[in-house]
Amino acid sequence: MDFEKAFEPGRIEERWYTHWMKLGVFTAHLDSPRPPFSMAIPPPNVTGRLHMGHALNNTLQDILARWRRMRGDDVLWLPGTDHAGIATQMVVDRQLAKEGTGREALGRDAFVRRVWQWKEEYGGAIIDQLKRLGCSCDWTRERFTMDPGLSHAVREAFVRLHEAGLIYRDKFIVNWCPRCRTAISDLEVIPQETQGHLWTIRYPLADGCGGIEVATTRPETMLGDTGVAVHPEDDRYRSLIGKTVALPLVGRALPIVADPFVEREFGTGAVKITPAHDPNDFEAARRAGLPSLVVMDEQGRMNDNVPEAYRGLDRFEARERVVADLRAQGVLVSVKDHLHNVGRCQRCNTIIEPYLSTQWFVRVKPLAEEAIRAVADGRVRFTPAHWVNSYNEWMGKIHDWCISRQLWWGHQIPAWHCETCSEINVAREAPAACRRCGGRVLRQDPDVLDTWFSSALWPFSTLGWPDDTPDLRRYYPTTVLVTGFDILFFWVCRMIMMGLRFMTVAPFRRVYITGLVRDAEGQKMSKTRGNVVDPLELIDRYGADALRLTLAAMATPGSDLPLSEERMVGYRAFANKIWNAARFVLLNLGETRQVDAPPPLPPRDRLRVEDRWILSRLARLEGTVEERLGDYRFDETANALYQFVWHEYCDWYLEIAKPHLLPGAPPIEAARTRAVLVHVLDAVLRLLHPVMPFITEDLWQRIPHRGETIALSPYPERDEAHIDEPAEREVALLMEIVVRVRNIRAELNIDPTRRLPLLYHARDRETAEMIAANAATIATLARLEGVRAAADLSATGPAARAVAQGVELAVPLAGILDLEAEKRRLSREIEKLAREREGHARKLQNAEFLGKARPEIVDKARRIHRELQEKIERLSRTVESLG
RNA sequence: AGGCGCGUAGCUCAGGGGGAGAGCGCUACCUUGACACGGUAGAAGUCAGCGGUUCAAAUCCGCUCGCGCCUACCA
Repeated sequence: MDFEKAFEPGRIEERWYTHWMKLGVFTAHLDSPRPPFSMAIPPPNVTGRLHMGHALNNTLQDILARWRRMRGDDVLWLPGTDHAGIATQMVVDRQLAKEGTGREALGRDAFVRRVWQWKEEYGGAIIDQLKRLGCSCDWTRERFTMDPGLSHAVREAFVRLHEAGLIYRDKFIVNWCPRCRTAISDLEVIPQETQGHLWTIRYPLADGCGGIEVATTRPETMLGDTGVAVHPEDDRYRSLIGKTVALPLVGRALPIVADPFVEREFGTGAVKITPAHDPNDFEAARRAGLPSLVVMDEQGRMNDNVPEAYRGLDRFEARERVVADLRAQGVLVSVKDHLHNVGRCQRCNTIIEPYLSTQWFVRVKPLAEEAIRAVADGRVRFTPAHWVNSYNEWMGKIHDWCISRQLWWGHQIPAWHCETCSEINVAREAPAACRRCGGRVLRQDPDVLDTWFSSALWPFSTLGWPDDTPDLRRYYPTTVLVTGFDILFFWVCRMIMMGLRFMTVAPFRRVYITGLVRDAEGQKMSKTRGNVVDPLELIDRYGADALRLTLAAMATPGSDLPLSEERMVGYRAFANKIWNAARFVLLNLGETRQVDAPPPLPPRDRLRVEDRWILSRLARLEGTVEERLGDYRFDETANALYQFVWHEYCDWYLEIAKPHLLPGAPPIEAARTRAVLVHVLDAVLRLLHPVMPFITEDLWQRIPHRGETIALSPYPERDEAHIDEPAEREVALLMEIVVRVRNIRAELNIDPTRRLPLLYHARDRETAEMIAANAATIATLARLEGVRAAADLSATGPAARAVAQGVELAVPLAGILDLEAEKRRLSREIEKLAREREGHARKLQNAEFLGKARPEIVDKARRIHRELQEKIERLSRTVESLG
């Protein structure tokens, strides 16, 4: 068997992934008698490359999927990608630009074909990257949001919502990106604190008697003003309400209206009303019955509704011109620096223009109400639970969702405009004739739907909805959704609303919200900072298993994950540690390797205490993993496994086992030891498999057995029969004795190769016999020449002394003992113990503690105090005897 | 402006009413037949501050300070 000294992840990963695919390990079984466990992947953008966020949430999902699969559940982890409207369109736009052409030149149909072509060619990249991570998705059910089936679902959902009056088309103020030339939703606008200006302008009253001053951060919008508003109870302006001002530069007459939305303290307390370019003004204008005037085109240039001097100017050029002209006319009262939030496009960072246009909307209130109830009554649970607050807050004050986008790539809105009578025909398929006038010239609405509209349907559209398919019946609702908080509102909220609406049941029972992967300094990863870590590079350097373990170990609910290279190095070392532990065990299996079953575990009465100890510890680990994973505590699961493998199995059990495998050891002892070693190794590999699938498969394949893959082997469960408290106590004592002796060695600078004698004195015979029975083990671990009982340790002459759980220890060091060093060592030890003792002593002197604390707490305090006391006394006597 | 979260060893973080923990780093020693991606031993903390509840607070409750994040229509 080739068994390299160091684990080399690159050599095995692809091989085992292919193996799993060949066996169909990841495919769900519709006809399985086992309970289903299902998850829908948060579909990454087709344009995407795997980033740390993906790596994290897909690692966690894969841990759940593999774990439940090994436990025997029928697991469906459904993968796929999102068509990502704007993002994808932009990628192809850029490509065309490079070729010296553009979307417009190509025309819509050719452009859309071109995007599909791009998708076929490059769209699969992220899928391959998920495979490299080891994701055990059911690839036979891979979906894309623009698949025919999903597109069908989108149309169906749209039509049904429209029929129910929950989708409408209206002229409304929306967030407009002049660069993307489309409307976007509120969520796609990123507010950014910006140092700007506040301009105060004087609008003269039409009757010539004075004027009113208004303040604005966007002076160019004044060209679209249709009124001025003041607070109805503002004494400064009360008398002006109802009067008219003349709009500077334009001359238009504007009425002064009263509206309580005006903040009297801000600016001058009077607001210019630009209904077509400001959401508040839009609402205020509606209330006051003021008209709207759009003064920009879709690229953010001033249109024909403004005086000739400004037409065609970009909005920022127009701003300068307007300000200059106002100043020239003497109506610019003041300019002040002003810090405020400016909305920018999530995609291209362009400053968003509120813009009046005709769009499609979802009336979300009724959907949100049910969605809030579903979370309130526990039909959907959040982990961590505090996210419910954010969820409720957002859902509570949600406003209508603008779902139309002026793009070409996406689901075109299933509405057909009649050229004859302008009737809008919303239908599942293109109608032959207008339902109102029978006209035959129909033109489909050019807009497409917000990408998140189709994503909102993902948990059921992927399973065949609106058809009543077996997949849908079996796997909906999904068990859990694992995703980042950044798309809580974009996606999670909307899925809950749509799931409840169309399936009556929420799309998942639990939402696990991951933290954010940050860099080692805790900074958010971003291209501009240049601190983005590429998970694929980490896989290349450290292996997918190490990356997964790192992410799992750091995934404490509710906190972000500062990813440091050092940490990864540590977990790669862990992979190497298991590798070598397995190497040791398997190379020691010798001739038994020929067989297709591992050596059977000997009956209990043939096991030694260390065997019963490690089996007991293993059983506890199995219980912990079961419980912690069930609570989505990936971090504690990972830590428990790490701790057990490294610090119990390797540090102690393997070391205790070694002498039994030596050539001269009794064969029966060797057989017993091998059996336990392999048994625990096998269990540990299976326990670790969900977290570290590749290395565990590779090692498990080297253990003799009949299974085809560890991925389908049963997950180890806690076996009560293996819990053995006496064995745990005994080994704890052995361990402490060994550590005491090693400490003496290290502190007194004794040659590590030198074999020392050890004398001990135990109070009771049972303990003494136990130590005697394990003398060889102790001797090996502590490098002793012998371990002997002594009735009285005070007569041994110069010796280093220690106490382990009440057992007195002496290492005779005639001739080599540095008395002063020993005194220093003991004194330090005594000081430490005394400090501990004081705490307990104080408690035990407190009558209220004795009276009110739970009895077992008091007993424990007594016991600890007594032990500390004894130890201190013994060590003190030793110090005295040293003079 | 509201809401949420965080402040524990040099660093990054677990823990969460009853003897302060891990990983990395650090110090000393060790190439011992699985592993130097290793071993052994060790040093290191007013658990942000102040008050309260309790027999007992790092842990629960208030307030303060510091740091993040999210939401919001102050032009």
